[in-house]
Amino acid sequence: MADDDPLEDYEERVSPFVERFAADLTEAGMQRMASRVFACLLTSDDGALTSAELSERLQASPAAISGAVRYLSQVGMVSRQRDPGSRRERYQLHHDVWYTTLLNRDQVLNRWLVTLNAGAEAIGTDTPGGRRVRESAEFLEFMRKGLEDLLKRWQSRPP
Amino acid sequence: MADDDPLEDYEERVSPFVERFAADLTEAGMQRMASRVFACLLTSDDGALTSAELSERLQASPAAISGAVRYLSQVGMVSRQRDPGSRRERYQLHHDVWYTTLLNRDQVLNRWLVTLNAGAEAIGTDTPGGRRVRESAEFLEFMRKGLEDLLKRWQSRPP
DNA sequence: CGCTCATTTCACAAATTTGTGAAGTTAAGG
DNA sequence: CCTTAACTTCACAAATTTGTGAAATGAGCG
Repeated sequence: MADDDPLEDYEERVSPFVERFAADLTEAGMQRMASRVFACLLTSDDGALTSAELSERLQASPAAISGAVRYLSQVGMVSRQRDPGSRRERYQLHHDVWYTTLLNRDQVLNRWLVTLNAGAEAIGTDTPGGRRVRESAEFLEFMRKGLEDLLKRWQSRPP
Repeated sequence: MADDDPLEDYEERVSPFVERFAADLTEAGMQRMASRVFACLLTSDDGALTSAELSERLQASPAAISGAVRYLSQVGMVSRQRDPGSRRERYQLHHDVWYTTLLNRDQVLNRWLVTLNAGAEAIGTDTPGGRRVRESAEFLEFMRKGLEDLLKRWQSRPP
């Protein structure tokens, strides 16, 4: 039998998932509150909630929500919208959050590649260490390109 | 003109790369000292150094090195070897560090998938939130599989 | 033009992470 | 066995991160 009270329903069925998935994300390096906010948005009807709603569901202060959203906004996972004629803000998951997030991953890889290639140069590829650094760059470039292709393939996948 | 003193050479040419790449890794979520140790090993002749060598190059205490190596060993990036007849231990980068590290990444993705699929079930795919969670899992499964294929392709690449 | 409410910023306390020196452990070498 | 070198563990101090309440900001509404 389904539960009719939305908040109670959240606590019983949704919250366990939110907290567990947030833990997964945190373990992988994301800030704790940002992980919780992201996971919570993921489970919402429109992929969007107000600060007050997040605050209630996550039992966290508005300040904490604000900080988390600022971070998620900076890394392009969430956009802030204003219901016209309201002073409430809605924090909306980017439509293709996962897709765009992995695109960002690609950029991170690119920074690594710059560092590695410059490093190989500085150390000198006439040394074993320099060569290992160069080979690392080659492997990561292979993966970066592959990731890029994968993302393209996802975009043009049959519906 | 090349520098003949190994340590001086390290400080001038190698250390800047080690510190910068370690910073890249740390930013991506790896422990700071573990990042430094990993980057340092990457630049070494054999991909292996003793605790004393790491300690000197990184200007860190043996205790810090020990902790970092324990972590790197746990996540399978470094193996500890014993030169027979010596009481020194060598911390050796796994031959295909990058490859195996990305394989681990695959495992992380798998954990996420378990969480997401269980979550979709619990929330109910008759709700928008549940569906969004399910779709997240589908996307990540696509990427996981693609990553797996990519790694296979790397292994069987022409030399 | 204020008034008011939603959000942000700030200062701070709590919790966590990080690295160190010192003591402890283990194993090679006499 | 006993010494000693090499690493690990432990207890703690420093630094960083995290989240809170309270004050400040600013956008809509009258």
